[in-house]
Amino acid sequence: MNIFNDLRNEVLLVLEHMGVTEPRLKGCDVHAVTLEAPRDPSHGDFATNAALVLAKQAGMKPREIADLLTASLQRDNKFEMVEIAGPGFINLRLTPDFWRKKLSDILAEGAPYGASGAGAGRLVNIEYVSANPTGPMHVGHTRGAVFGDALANLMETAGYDVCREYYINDAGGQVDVLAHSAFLRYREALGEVIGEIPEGLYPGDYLIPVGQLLKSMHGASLRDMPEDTWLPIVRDAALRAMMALIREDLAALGIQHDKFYSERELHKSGAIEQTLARLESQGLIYAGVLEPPKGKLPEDWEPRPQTLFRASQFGDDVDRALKKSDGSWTYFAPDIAYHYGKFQRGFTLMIDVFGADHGGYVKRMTAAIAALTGGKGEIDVKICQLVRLLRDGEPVKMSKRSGNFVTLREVVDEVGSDAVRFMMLYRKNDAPLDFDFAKVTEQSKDNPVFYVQYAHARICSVLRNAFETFPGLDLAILDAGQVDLSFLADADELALIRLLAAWPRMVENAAAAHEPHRIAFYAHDLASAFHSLWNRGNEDPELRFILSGRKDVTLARLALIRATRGVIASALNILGVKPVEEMR
RNA sequence: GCACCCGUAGCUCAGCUGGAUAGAGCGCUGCCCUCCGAAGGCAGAGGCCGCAGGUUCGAAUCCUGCCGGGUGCGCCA
Repeated sequence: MNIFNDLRNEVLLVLEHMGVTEPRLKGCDVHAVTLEAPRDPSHGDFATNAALVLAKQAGMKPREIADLLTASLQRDNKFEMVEIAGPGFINLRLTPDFWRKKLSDILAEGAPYGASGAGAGRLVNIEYVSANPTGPMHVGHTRGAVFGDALANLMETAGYDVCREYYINDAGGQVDVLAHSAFLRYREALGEVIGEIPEGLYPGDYLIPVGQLLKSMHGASLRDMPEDTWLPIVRDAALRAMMALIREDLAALGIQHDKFYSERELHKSGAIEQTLARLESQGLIYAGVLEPPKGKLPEDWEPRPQTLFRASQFGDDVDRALKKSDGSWTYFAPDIAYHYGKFQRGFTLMIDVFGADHGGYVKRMTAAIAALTGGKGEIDVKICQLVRLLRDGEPVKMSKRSGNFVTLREVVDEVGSDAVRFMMLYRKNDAPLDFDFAKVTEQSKDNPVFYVQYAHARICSVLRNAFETFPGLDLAILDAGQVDLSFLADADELALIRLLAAWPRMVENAAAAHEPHRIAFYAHDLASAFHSLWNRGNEDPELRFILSGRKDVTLARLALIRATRGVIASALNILGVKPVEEMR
């Protein structure tokens, strides 16, 4: 129930009827006809550009169409006002009764209100986090993790069939480094003095338990094996331990993936060869030599023949290497196979959530998907820009050396999952973000997390108080439509209903745009509208939600704020933030 | 040198995929609690939407070219 769609359809229907008597309007393309809420409320609740858009193709003046359309719409008694404005907009205002009915519908629908079938069950694969399994997650991973998770929630709410996926990079060189690092810890566990961890290995303490585990499982037996025997054993043990660590970190943020996809398994499956054979058959693979990169030339650069993919035929800047000069795969080749595999699993829409350093990846993967699926597969790579950590306004220094980075866990433990999640989502993904430890825990309106939570808690507080004023009050009658809503007559009360009525469209649009931050801003707007209404009760006691002498009026107002609470809760749930009933 | 992202109030940022007179928070000025949570609210001041062209009924939004900032740029993932 998206009110914008509903009303737009009504306008289109009226236009169709008009076509019967006005041949010039018959068969016009109406896709550009929109129905939106004007910025200025004095222009009404909605405005349509129909007359402006159709004027040219119908060969009529906008005004002419607007007159006809207005005359027809005026016959519908749910419109309180239909008028032509500006260059040919038609402004519509619905009656207060219509809005009260809307509120009643919202309450009747309950918690699912805002959920939508717009996604039509389309299979969507959202790949996010995919941090290298070489250690605990650091703060740099946090934004992408939260973004991907909220986007998944959002798209599920909008009716998509979402798979939350994690690609485990367990086949690259870094997992061998991990294995060697763990092996060192194993020798340490056996009693050797290992001293300083050599440069190039992972120095973090988190590998110490892995060394101990290896000792308890294998005793000293690994030590005397040749490397190519112990390495797979140590590697697999370390990988399992690292993935367990990562899952714990994600759990602290309330994140759980549906599928963990192993790159190593992909290699074993033969999918890479199959996928590349497919490209080969399309004539998109050749042996060639790439131009040296412009700008800073790598020290050891020399031209070498490689197996290349004709990415430039599909919008990329240059062709991309699939094999290294030694004949092994580049990271790109298995990635292509992995994504093509997603398509074969039925995901016609694939969303990858990556960090800022993967910007160069977008074009080549888009090109590969276009080539392999003939345009049937759609990929959207969401790049999350950097997060700058601030403490008391000063940037937090992070050194890459000696594992001295801020971990995801440290941040979550300090400020809580809710604050982390909300702040990470209160910004477009493609804009850099400042994260100030002091601000996100502050209890004031400067802190949007608090502000929205506070609105929810305040409403809960009013509902609790209502029970004291009217003992035995049964809130179920609010949802059952047994309350006379005609007591809601104040302009701000009706404005709040309109904002609530916009929620389903908000969900649909944000989902279609893959932009969860819109939900965070909407929640903030809604909280603001509520706080404002609350405070009017300070100036005029007649506008308070609870009027001890007027149970009928009170019930109507409780209905309004109860619906508001429900929508705030829904928005917070999409963001993965817990709506709290009390602030302490 | 090339690609991608960003440029909107003094600061931090929204702007519903092209709509009407440009929006919020912070900061500044002045107000509102014997009263449901003032942990909040109201009002005011503050803008060539980086610059210049173009597309059209209409541009902060789309296109082109500049300027400024960020990120990345052979076989690392």
